[in-house]
Amino acid sequence: MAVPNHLQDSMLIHVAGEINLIEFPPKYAAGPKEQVENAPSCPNSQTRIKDTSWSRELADRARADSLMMASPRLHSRGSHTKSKRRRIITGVQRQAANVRERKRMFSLNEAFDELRRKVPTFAYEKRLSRIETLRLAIIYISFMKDLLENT
DNA sequence: TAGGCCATCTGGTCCT
DNA sequence: AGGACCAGATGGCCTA
Repeated sequence: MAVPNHLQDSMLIHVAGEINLIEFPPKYAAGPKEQVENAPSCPNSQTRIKDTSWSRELADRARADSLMMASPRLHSRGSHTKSKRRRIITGVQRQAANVRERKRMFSLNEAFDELRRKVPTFAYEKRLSRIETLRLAIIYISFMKDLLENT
């Protein structure tokens, strides 16, 4: 559904005002170009990996082992459920699960990126966080709904 | 330096 | 049985 430009502008101000994103910190006065360049370019996890996950895994597993007994969640969750079956998982299976989880999170982030593109923002606004994106989308949808009903 | 955001790992649970 | 999903924990990066 195409929205006329003049409507987009007023809508943007309306929506931004509602979500309180229209407060411009002084740093944003620098100009769109600089802000775009300074903005995190890609939320994609793969670009942020510094150390290999496999090297971290060993350290993390050791840490997890030591923390296992201290974690309240690991005790509370599942302790009252019917299933007591504990899955024995090999190192290879754990790695495969990690890879699947990374892929899952990657596709989740792709969806967030797509949603970011659909939601109106000022060009020089810093990149929306995931929670901001969701909240803005909610407001945007209800705004469009109102618009539709009142025209 | 604290707080926000995010990526990643991990184990539990749900679902096929 | 195994993949998907979820949520807690952790650590890194960035900004005010």
